[in-house]
Amino acid sequence: MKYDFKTIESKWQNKWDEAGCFRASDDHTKPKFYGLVEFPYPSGAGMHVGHIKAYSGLEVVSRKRRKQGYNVLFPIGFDAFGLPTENYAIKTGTHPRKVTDDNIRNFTSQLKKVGYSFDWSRVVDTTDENYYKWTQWIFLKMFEAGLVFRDKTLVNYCPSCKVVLSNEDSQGGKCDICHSDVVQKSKDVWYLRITEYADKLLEGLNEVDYPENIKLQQINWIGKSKGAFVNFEIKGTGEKLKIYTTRPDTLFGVTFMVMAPEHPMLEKYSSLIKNYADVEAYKAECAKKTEFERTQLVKEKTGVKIDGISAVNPVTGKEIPIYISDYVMMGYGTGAIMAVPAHDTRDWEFAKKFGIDIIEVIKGGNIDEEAYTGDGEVVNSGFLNGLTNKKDSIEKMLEYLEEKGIGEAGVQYKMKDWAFNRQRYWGEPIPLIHCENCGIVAVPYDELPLRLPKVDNFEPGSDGESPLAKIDSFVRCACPKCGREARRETDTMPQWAGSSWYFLRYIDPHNDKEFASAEELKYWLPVDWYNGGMEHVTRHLIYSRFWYKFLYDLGLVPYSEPYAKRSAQGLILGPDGDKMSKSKGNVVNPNDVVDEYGADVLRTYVLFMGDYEKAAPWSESSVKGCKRFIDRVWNLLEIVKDGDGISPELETSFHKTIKKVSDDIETLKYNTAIAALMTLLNQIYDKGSVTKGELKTFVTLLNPFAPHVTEEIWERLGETELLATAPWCDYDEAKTVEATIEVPVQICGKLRATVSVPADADAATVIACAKEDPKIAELLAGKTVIKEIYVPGKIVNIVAK
RNA sequence: GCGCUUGUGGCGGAACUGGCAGACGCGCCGGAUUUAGGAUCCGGUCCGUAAGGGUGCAGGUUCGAUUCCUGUCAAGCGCACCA
Repeated sequence: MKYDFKTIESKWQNKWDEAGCFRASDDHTKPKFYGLVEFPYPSGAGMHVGHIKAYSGLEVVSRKRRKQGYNVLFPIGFDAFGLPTENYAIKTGTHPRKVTDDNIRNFTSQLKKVGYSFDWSRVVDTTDENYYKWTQWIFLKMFEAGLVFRDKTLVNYCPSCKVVLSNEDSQGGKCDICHSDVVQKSKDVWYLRITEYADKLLEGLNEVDYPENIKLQQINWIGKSKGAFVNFEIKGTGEKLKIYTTRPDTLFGVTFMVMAPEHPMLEKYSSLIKNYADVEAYKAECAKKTEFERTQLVKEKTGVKIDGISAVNPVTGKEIPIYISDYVMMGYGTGAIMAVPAHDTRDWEFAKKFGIDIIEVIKGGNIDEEAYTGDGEVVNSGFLNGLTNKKDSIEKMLEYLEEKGIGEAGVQYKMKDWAFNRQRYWGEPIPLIHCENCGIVAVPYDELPLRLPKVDNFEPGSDGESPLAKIDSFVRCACPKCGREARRETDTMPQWAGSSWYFLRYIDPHNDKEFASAEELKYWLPVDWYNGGMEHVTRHLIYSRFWYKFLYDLGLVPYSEPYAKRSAQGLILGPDGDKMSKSKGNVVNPNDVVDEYGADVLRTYVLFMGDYEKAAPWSESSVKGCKRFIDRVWNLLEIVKDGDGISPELETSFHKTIKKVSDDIETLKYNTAIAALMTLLNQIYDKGSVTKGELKTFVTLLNPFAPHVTEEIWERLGETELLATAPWCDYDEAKTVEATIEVPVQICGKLRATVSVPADADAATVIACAKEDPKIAELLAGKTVIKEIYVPGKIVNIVAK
């Protein structure tokens, strides 16, 4: 009887739905498990096989946990604000609300067809006003706490999407949404002061179970460095130019200084600068360059020497020139540096080009050839001379600087504050009001949600203004403080806002008094296991930790870190080994796979295809292999016999497999768990029959991977309760080892024979047994045995000459 | 340039704290069944006729190395003039 997956899969999906067996329970006496997957952006293209891999991993864990008696929260939702929807809406003239609703409906039906055990009663949609009400609420809390500020600065701006982008969204000088070149633009921008949490975000990493590479990526992204701030006197003005350096030990080697072209001191002393026209021209040139061009010009240093003002090296007292150059960024440190050409590659290149002195202060390299950045003995440095340890000389210099009042120790971060606004329609309105009288005023909490007005025209303005600015009824309002006429902020929040706290809403999704109740939060938090993509490590994962830590500081959430454990799945590549993309035409649609082979096959395949954390190409014929496996499991019904127990010849195999599958699911080794089940299946077929007891154990183990076929077999074996909620299998450690084992025998490290011995035999017995083997005896004849090694249960090695 | 990761059959990948390299699956070869194809089932499949040789390459430690150490090459990902 052929396995009719279409009928059977939808049958069980309906039964699970009716039974409500995947709803998290309110029973707080049970141990809990909160498994979280990154909720999808409901795009028009529908689901991607990458989603399937991402969700199938924790799906297996969640199904296993339920069987182990945990109260499981395994939720799903939709991160639905964002540009792709809005762009599609503009193109087709459909309202983004409708586009979003259609896409969510489509995603929901696709997810249900795969048979995931999500708790569908807790779905969260970030564009739902009952959700974004709380996004705005948390934002206002941040505003109250002084974490929201407005600044006119150079920002990353995408001329094509007409939006300001955060640093995280413009990596590599490309817009993350449309991939066109990002330009620098001067604009009023709302920022969230994430840098205030830099240290907390760093320290928190010690408390969590994340893979090392994810921790490292976050550490590098935050980019904390220790160094010193040093004040250089500007000759004849009494003004100090403050710089940041990580190498105060090289201060005696400073032969010039460099300011960023945007440095404010230039304007301040414009009257003293004789070549101010040149300076202005250089500034204009830099402003025109895109981020991309700036990185392309790494090889060739450019700059202008400032004629008219100079600085004094505070330790040597020598007068040194000041330059401006775009290799110094206004956004890092103080926007000015002390240049030590002998020991910094960039300074060296600059000095060579402009003919500036290069003074060696650390021995060990050839500074005529290149900058020496290694360690060595300090020379030409007064009181530091002779020191050989970098740490010592830095310490000594810092003491000196502090004593003389020239400088002090300090830290810097690469991470920048989070540019938090978009000039677009499809996002959460920022609940702030501009009042001429009172300044920036928060929308009162009881007026939340501040709803997106319903409009017909949501195209962005050509001048980079939000579409909301055109809607008079939205913009004009009364100031909540003084009552006079005021204007609403018309920018919306960036896409990352809603996803920064969604995992908290799942805990208590229908609460209309709070974002979630303290009691529920205390029970369910932290998220026990969070799986998602590597691409979110420096964005969503940092942003959401930041929001969470802020709420923790307000006492609104119970533990200092949101995610106890994080894992990341590897990409699924196209069959050609390239990254899947529409333009390459190598995209596999999960829907087609479900239609052709069934959901169980799709789920099994994405977990079997390779190491879960590594990228692997899609292979249609391997999918067929999984199809064969599922069919062979189904066909066990044809050789099933009465009997509750496990037959003696398969007892060890079953116990081994239960142990292996149980362990492998916990360590993301889904591929070897499935392989172990395939091996056991082959052994059952070798035996020729299967008892009901054996088959029940087998389908229990396979159930988290292939829930439909196993549920159907379970029912046909006469079970009346759902397999989904039936208990997991136990194993007996003692029964996982064979009574007799095959021990390989080596002579001088080369395998020569294997012998059968009782598993508990001692070394002497096993070695004696090995020597009795005819082949071993023959090879040892006439030789002297030097050493005999027996590793219990593993190997015998005889060293002979 | 810096950081991280990975190099194992024709392919995806296994191999516990150093202990039989290639589990499991795909593909391929042979056979059975079939009018034929497909599907299914059975057997074989690292290379070499063999001795032997094999985990990117060259060394080292060890009775024994895919695993540890040193050097080197290659690929992927991330960051990138971060002072």
